[in-house]
Amino acid sequence: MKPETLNFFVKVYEVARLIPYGRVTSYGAIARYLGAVRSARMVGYAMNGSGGKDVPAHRVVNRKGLLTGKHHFDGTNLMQQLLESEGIEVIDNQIQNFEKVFWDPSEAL
DNA sequence: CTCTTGACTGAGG
DNA sequence: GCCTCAGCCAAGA
Repeated sequence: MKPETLNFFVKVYEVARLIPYGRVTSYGAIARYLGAVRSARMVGYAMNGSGGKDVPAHRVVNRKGLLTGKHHFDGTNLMQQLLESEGIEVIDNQIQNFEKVFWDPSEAL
């Protein structure tokens, strides 16, 4: 694995930790913020190794606000419960009022 | 080395 | 708004 790749993974974790309570963002938004627009999938892949770390992976969803990565959590509805406990309404794997809870890393600068 | 598999996205119909 | 297709790129078989 190349050093740049490791650096990329680390950055993904750092950005994920910056997500405010009760807010969410998308894989693409993080990728764009890191200058890797074409590597949104790698962001998701990186989250795959976020277990055991202080990374709120449940706050990262795809661009539609869909909880596509819920299967990577322990239970089938753990991710949804975590989001709801933060005041985010989730119905059938779909975040409600997605535009309102969406947090763009680029805007946080 | 080649082929498959995705926690993705944007464009086109 | 939904569906399909095509880029994308790292990891594993």
